[in-house]
Order: sequence, then structure tokens, then C-alpha cells
Amino acid sequence: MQTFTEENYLKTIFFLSIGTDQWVSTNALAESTNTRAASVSDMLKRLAEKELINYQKYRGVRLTDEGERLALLVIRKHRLWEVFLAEKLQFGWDEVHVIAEELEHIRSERLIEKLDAFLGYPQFDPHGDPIPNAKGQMPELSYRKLSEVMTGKTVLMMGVCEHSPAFLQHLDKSGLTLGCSLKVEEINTFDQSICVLIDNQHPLFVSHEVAKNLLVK
Amino acid sequence: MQTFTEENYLKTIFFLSIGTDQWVSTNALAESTNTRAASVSDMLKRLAEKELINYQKYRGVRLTDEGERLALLVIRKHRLWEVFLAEKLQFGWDEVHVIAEELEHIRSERLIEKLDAFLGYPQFDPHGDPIPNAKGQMPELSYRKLSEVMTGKTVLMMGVCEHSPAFLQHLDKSGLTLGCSLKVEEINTFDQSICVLIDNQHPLFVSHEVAKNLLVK
DNA sequence: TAATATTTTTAGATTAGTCTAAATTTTTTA
DNA sequence: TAAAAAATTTAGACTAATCTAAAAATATTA
Repeated sequence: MQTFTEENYLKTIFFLSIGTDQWVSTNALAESTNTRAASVSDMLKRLAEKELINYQKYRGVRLTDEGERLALLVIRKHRLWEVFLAEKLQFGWDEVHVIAEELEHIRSERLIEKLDAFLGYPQFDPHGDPIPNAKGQMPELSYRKLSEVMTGKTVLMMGVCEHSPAFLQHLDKSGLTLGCSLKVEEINTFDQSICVLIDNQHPLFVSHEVAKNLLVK
Repeated sequence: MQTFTEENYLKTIFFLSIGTDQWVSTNALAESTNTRAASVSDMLKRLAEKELINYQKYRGVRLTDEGERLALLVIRKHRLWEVFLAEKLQFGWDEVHVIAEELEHIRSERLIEKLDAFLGYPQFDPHGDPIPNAKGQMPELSYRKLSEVMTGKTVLMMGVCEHSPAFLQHLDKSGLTLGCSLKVEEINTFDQSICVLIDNQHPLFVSHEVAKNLLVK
């Protein structure tokens, strides 16, 4: 049985590992968890003791299979609660993360399985992120970024890379919602900004900064 | 902002104060919180420091107005979550308490107000206990115990005193649910056990021990 | 490759919440 | 009402999670 803090470390290590086959560094963890490197070192010893991570002094950490399974179960809970908050309680997609950060630590397997059923076994959270299954497995998704799409192509908005409220509120204001179609009309060579047509109706100017953070297929 | 532990102490002091105008004793708190008297003394100093209780050494504690308000807000959250678990997730009334003990500490006013709305502003939790309002006020209910009802009278089952899973499961097995009508057919003078007629249909034998824990009107 | 810079770990403290054992206060009782 | 019993508090210690400052290891660079 893990503490809240241990669960948060596992989750953080998981996210920092994604995409790289590198070991996660102490400093990266300190930054992500808003603590100091010394505190991270302490915690890593504890997690290694419990065999949830492989830890090599000065070299970094990796999740063990069990550590990854636990991390994914926490992420599963987080994302299911986000769906609940957005769909049932009408919270905005920019608001759900903070509350789910607390709810994800509620310990009851039955609760989460019943919640899953109540929500109709959703596959994605309100940001388009996939929801791991009860065994702690998550499908690999291979979406492109909008910034990589060629002029003239039409794609569907499937998710976001950036999850900050500020970014999500910006998308709301721009009329960019999950599932909308985006036709790339023009890419400005100067600053990589893009003109898109949303759902074949509304034109929109999208900065490169934003385009880099939109996942499409 | 209180910690989980502080919130639990406030809640416990509140429940131990109900009905009596006595001050709550250190030992009573130690028993309720499954800690030692010494630990309680420590915590009481902290809570007194924060002006959430009036604490007189060796004499006991009382909640201040602010302490009572906070206790009632925790109870509000607890009971609203219980309604959610029972009505939306189909948990039994014997299962909801344990999970709500964790959910009651989630910190978001907006969450609890939206949950309240989602549930249709329920007035009672699955055990018939009243739900405090957002200001931290709870209606006084004056129900009798079934053990105090005269032979021949018909009453409605409104709540329970005892909340243990074992007791609630016993009621389930007996067919005693909130809102059912109970006609007292006979009271055995020997052991105070009672014969009742449930909903004018099924006869049932009720021990004094059970009757003492059923609230009726 | 030696000197410097960066990263990481260790050492030693701190806080919340808990404990046991001993001291103190209050209550009960003879 | 003094002695015994019960309740409560204090003293001192422990654990988890954190911190700062210093030491040690690794990486960079001239």
C-alpha cells in the first residue's frame, strides 16, 4: 500500500519516462514534484526498497513492472474522475485536473470499477488522453501534432499535449474542441503560424506554439 | 486549512457532543479516534491554537462556532458522497461509509456544490441522517426509537442509530428499509422484543437491541 | 586530462502525528 | 478528608516527508 506521495512519485516517473528510453534524473523529478533533489533522493531509496523502481545512484530511475502497473492504476483513477467531473458535474476541461489530483488517491477498487461502469466505460478523458484498463495497461496512441500537418490536409482534433488551464481556456475561446475537424489552409513560413478552417465553417488563426500542442489524426 | 486528521478530530468531537451539554473528554476522543490519550492531548493543543475548540486542561473540549461549522461541512461532504455512492454507483448502505470517510476530505467547494446539484439536493443520506447545508447548518430531527413505540401504533422507519455494516446487513436480511411502515403488534415483556408488521404485509420479530437502534416517526 | 561546473547524495534539522512511560491532576471511596 | 484509583498531561522518542548546507560523484571544457 502506497502513500499519496509515493503514488505521486510513481506517476511523475511514469510521465517523465514516456517517449524516452532514458532513466529519469533526480533533478527532473525534483522539478516536477516541486521539491528539492535531496528530498527526491530520500524518496527514491524508499521506492527502490519496495521494488517499485530500479534506482542506480547518480544515474537515475526506471519503474519496475509493478511500479508501472501502480502508476497506471493511479492514472486510470485520475482520468475516470476527470470524465465524471466533466460529464456528470459539468466542470470545464480546464478545471478537472486539479480536483482529480485529489480524487485519484481514493483507495477502493470496487469504487473505481463501479465508476467506470457508471460512466459507460469511457476510453478517453476530457483532454483526449487514453484511460488505462483495470489491469494497468494503456493503449499506445500515435497522433501527430497539428504543427506537422501539410497545407490542404484535413484532420480531426484528438487531444492536447499541454494541459494547463490557461492553454485549455485559450482553446475554448478559439472554438477548438475535441473531435472538431481542422483543414489546414495556409502555413506562414515566417513564424509557422497556421490558418485553419474549423468544421469546414469558421476560419481560425493558430500560432505555432498552439499548433505544437494539438494532437490530430 | 485543516489536515485530514484535524478534520477527523473535529467531526469526532461533534458527534461525541451531540445530545450532551458535557465537555468531551480526552479518553472518549482517544477511543473514538483509535489513538492514545497522549496523542489526543497533543492534537487538542493544536486545535485550540487554531481556535477551533475551547480546551480546558483536564476538563475536556467543546467546538467553537467555527469548529462546529467546519465539522458540519465535513459531515455534509461525507453524506453527499454517501448519497452518490448509493444512488449513482449502486453501493449498499452498509458499504458507503468507509469510502465516504476518504471522499469527505476532498477540498473543493465547487465540487461539493455541483455534486449536491447533480444529486438533486438530497436532504438525507442513505441511513436517513440529515445533510447539513452549505453554511454548515443541520436541521434538528426528533425521531423516536422503535423501542419506545406503544403496541398497536404504526410508524415509519426514518433512520438508524447504529451504522455498522453488520447491523445494516441484518436490517437488509430482515427486510427493514428506510421509509417502510412498521406496525407494533406485540411487545414481549420478558425481553422487550417486538413483533411488527412491515408495510402491513410481512410479520417480523425484532429484538430490543435492534429496536433501540431504529429511528421512527 | 586537469580544472571547473553540474548533478546528486549525505548529514543533520524540522514538522505533523503518533507512541510509551512517567508525572500530575482530578475523582472516587473508605 | 486522606488515600487510592482513574484520567490526563508532559517528556522523550519514532516515522514520513520535507528542508538546507556540505560533500561526493559525474560531466564538461579548455
